[in-house]
Amino acid sequence: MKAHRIFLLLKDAILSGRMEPGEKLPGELKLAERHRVSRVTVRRALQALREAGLVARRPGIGTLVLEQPLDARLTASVSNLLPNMVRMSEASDVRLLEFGYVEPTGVIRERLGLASDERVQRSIRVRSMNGKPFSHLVTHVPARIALNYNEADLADTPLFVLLERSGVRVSQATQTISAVLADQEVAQALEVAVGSPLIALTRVVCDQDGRGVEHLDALYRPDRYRFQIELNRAQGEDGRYWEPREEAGGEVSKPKARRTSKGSRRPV
Amino acid sequence: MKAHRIFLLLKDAILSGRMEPGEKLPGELKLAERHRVSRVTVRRALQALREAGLVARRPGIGTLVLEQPLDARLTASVSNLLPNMVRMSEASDVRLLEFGYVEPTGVIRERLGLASDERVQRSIRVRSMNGKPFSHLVTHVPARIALNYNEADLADTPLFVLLERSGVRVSQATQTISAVLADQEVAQALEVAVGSPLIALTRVVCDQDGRGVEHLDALYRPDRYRFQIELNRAQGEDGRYWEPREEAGGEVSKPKARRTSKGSRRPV
DNA sequence: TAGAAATGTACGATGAATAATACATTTACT
DNA sequence: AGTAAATGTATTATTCATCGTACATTTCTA
Repeated sequence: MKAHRIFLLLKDAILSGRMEPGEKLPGELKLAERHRVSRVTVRRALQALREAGLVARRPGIGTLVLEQPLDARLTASVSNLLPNMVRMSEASDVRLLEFGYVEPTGVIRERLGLASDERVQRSIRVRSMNGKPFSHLVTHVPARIALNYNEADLADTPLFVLLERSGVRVSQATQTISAVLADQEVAQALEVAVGSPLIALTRVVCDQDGRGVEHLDALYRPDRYRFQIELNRAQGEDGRYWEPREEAGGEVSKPKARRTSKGSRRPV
Repeated sequence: MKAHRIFLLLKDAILSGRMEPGEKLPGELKLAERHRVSRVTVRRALQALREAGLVARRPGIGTLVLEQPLDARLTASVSNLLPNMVRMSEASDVRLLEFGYVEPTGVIRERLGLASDERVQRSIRVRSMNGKPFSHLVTHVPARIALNYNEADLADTPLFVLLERSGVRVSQATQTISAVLADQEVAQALEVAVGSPLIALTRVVCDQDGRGVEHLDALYRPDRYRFQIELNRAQGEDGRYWEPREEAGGEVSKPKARRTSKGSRRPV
């Protein structure tokens, strides 16, 4: 399916903002040459783009990138995390896909620092905004801690808050951000095509004593969610450090009409 | 190419660590059913995985995920950015793909706050470690600033440092992290398959007066690079904030033998 | 008004990927 | 020893994507 492959690439280029609305795509012949396929194949991809509402095609003119209705886009700041999460949970709703107690895999056990016989609560949630899913969350919490709240709580309240209530003294967290492809399961939950790019975030939270209390594997739709980090130059040391800017973080907002995103590499 | 699609998904699942070494994949029939293809097609995908050295297949047993030689993996901390970058540039080398002065696109102009007639220097670089490329960098710098260094400097020195030398008083930066698919051009530069997932980072750096001095569009191979954020609970306010942990950031190191990555959703 | 550069439309040939089926082989477990 | 569950091997049919080609239509521009 070369056509589909090209469709995905162009779609990604448009949704990520590398191509601006109003911009003209290269002609069918140029695209065919560049991707080393026939014109028919390129046309298939472009027709799919048109059906997806991403471009308009006009004879004699070319193929134009359309202004996107622009899904309400959430932005997460990495500093002042918790207020952000609380606000987020107010503005969105959660669907619980899975809930149960299981034996942790080796990786989870290692990261949480669990004893070899300890069990964990595993839950899978999908978070949506206005009925549009944007994140897929897999959490593992040591059983002893998870006993302090129930299934219904998870649908209401951020896990962070639940842990607080359970008397856990959260003190330290490590987050890792990466990128992965959507497998069939996740693709369905997030309403994207299999093979779409997703932002992957892994978070391990520890309490005062350094024992793991939460392990999160989160996947985000990049067209509906992104991570933003605002940095100020710190004057300490030799001035070579940066620190997160406080007042700027924690926004949960729709950007205005104009897309502000990635921009500006050559049209594909 | 359904087979290739399945290959990519499984490869991503393995390299991202969602499947642990030693773990058994579902049988050919299960996979065929799950992806709604014939067994022959699943076998094609699995054979490709074997040829890529990702799995071992044994009759009567099944398909096992192999321990990966694990490319030297770099980790970037988002706090204390600059020391990190300096260390990075010492440990890696840069290839300059493109260099020139161009008229900026609307997005770039807007983000850097440029006058409508101002030109920018545009450069494309690929950064490698031990000959293995891991990042693709597109930078835009206002022409008036870029005149203070030359093409050769770019291959040696982090752009940050060059700006410093040019007398620019950097004071503020905004970073946005997302995920995109590799298009043909980038895929070639980073030596990945077209359609592979990449971490996308956009950074806009401003000087004291709030004028833009650097616009960066970076793409990273997630198997060789990732972003790590270490957070400590801050006690100020109502204790609802987090702050980056200082001493932990800026590592540029090979992890030990064991893969520490994303882990633990169900085998695909 | 002619020409260039786009997209739109159509058709047939080709071929590679896929599916369906059957059977052999290895391994683990009861 | 027998059975179940894997992978390995083989064959055939068929579908569907792709290619190459030709020509029509729209639009902008010189």
